[in-house]
Amino acid sequence: MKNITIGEASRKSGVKVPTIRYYESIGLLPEPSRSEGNQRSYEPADLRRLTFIRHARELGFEVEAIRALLTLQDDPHQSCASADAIAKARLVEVEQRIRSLMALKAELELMVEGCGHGRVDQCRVIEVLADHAQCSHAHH
Amino acid sequence: MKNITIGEASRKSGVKVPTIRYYESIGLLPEPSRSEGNQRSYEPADLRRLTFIRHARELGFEVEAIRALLTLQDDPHQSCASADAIAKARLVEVEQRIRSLMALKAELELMVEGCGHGRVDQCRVIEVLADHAQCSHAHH
DNA sequence: CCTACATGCTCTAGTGACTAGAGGTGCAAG
DNA sequence: CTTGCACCTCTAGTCACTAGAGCATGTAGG
Repeated sequence: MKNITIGEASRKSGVKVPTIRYYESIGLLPEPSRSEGNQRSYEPADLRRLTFIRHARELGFEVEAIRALLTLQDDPHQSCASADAIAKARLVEVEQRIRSLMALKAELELMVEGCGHGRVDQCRVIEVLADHAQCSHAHH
Repeated sequence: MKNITIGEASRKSGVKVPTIRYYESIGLLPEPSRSEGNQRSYEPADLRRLTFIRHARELGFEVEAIRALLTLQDDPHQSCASADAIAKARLVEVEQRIRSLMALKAELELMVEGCGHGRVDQCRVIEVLADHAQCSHAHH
């Protein structure tokens, strides 16, 4: 037997113990077999699935997207067009998010630079927030 | 009287009606006076405060940070050092988030490029997700 | 064999920042 | 007077966890 406990699975996959149980509860991870004392016992396949999930979450995929990707993975004869579509959609999201964060960064930099560390009534941080027209970059 | 209803305040500030009521409930916005028929009646100052909040939220400030900024704004004789610190902290966060999103973007692009649109067992999207070691960029 | 003590179990509730819906009231136009 | 929209309160749901209570189990040392 190379089955492992939930704690070990957590250490090896980098997913916290309560999160593993949560993934089971929402059906991302199959219910594992149990030890005599009712403790979860994970096989190598479960660990791979868990690592897949963690990696996908780190890449910002939503749980529903991961569910779809896992279904694809479970049937390797399917076309991978859906997987490709999911990844592409995520890529577009990420690119958009980067653009808006760059605009935001520019605006924050201006605010911070403009702050003369005096009193609030001369503070550019407060001023810019209060008056949207002072934004030099359209970010929305 | 230039007082306005919640719907008008919503249109002018760009904050949705239920969100305005939510801000009131958490104490970001003061309780406005009411009309005879118990409807909220907003003054220009409220509208300015609402616009301040919306702008700060768009810049990604958390509600607690906004609460602090509003307290500063309410007392314009204070030093603006705290406002500056809040903005700087947010700037650091944004810069970090941009860096990690760029790494992520690179990885997603590789995945999408590598997908030959064949079957799942040859799909790079699935493969990379399953085997973290294939990541070409350390993003975590 | 006993005792600590870490690890496991289930269950409920909380997080942030809203959003949705039910079920009712106010108000202006036709 | 009636239609219909905007407003009211209140509760519950969203996402992806996270925290905590109150127990059971597993393991290492004495």
